[in-house]
Amino acid sequence: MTEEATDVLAGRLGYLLKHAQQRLVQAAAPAMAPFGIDGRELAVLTVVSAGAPISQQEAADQLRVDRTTMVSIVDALEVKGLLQRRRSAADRRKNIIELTATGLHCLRGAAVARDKVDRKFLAPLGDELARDFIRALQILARED
Amino acid sequence: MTEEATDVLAGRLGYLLKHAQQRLVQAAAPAMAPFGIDGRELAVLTVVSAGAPISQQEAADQLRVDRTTMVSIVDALEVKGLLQRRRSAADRRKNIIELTATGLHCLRGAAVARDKVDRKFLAPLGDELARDFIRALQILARED
DNA sequence: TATTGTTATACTCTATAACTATA
DNA sequence: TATAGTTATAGAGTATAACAATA
Repeated sequence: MTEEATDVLAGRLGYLLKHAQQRLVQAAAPAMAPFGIDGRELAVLTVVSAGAPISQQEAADQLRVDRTTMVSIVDALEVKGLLQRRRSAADRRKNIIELTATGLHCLRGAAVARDKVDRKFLAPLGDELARDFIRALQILARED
Repeated sequence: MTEEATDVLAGRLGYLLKHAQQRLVQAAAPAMAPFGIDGRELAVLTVVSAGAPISQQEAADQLRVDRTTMVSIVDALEVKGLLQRRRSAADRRKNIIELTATGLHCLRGAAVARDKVDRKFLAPLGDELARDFIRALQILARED
């Protein structure tokens, strides 16, 4: 690539954000592979384990994915034995989703692997710029 | 969303990066619409206008998209009359892609609109953090 | 009537394989 | 043999619409 063109692109926020995200996805995939899950599935395991029991819909809202997408993800996690559906006694329309023992074990391992990927990804920034970057992302990813 | 869950997610780099990118795409779409192009097409017009004449392949390399994807984008831009294909005299396998007068006009308008979107998107960060954010992205988006 | 989960469907983006013409 | 462009095709990822069960 010419330097001229690189400069043009370097100034484009959309290009930078898209490709930074793609690079992280590519770095994360091989780290997740040994655990048999991908980043999206790890995110679901994470929110399921975070606090009080939640339904598929609540998990979907938290991760900002469509509820039909959540059906697919939960299907996959249930097939792998990492997660269970259970009808809510309080509201029988809802599926409460819960980690299995295997799922908890998987989550713990995968979370460690993922943290390592994140740190390695951010390493070129140095500590201070990495902190600024995360802080900026937290502001920018927030719904208005 | 519970604060508990928000905290869990706030620490996840992948979640933040993905959703920040999605928010920018959503903000950019309506700004590009009056010009009849999307962000990906603007990127192609930008690299085509940047310096020396380039081929489809070179444009694809610079934008890190597949050459088959570039065919579709160039098709669309040519149909809209914003861009022209021309066989390279030096290497008749190559299509040199060039802006039309309409394409140049479109690029200028869309680039201004896009810059406005970018600035508005980054505004919540303040000047200093926004500069740090761009600097971090330039490091992270770089191929190793 | 509204909500939750589900299915079927479609659309976008992207990538792979195979073809052609050129080198 | 290798490269540039093209086409056909397929795979993610996501979203919309319609339905059943439940509130």
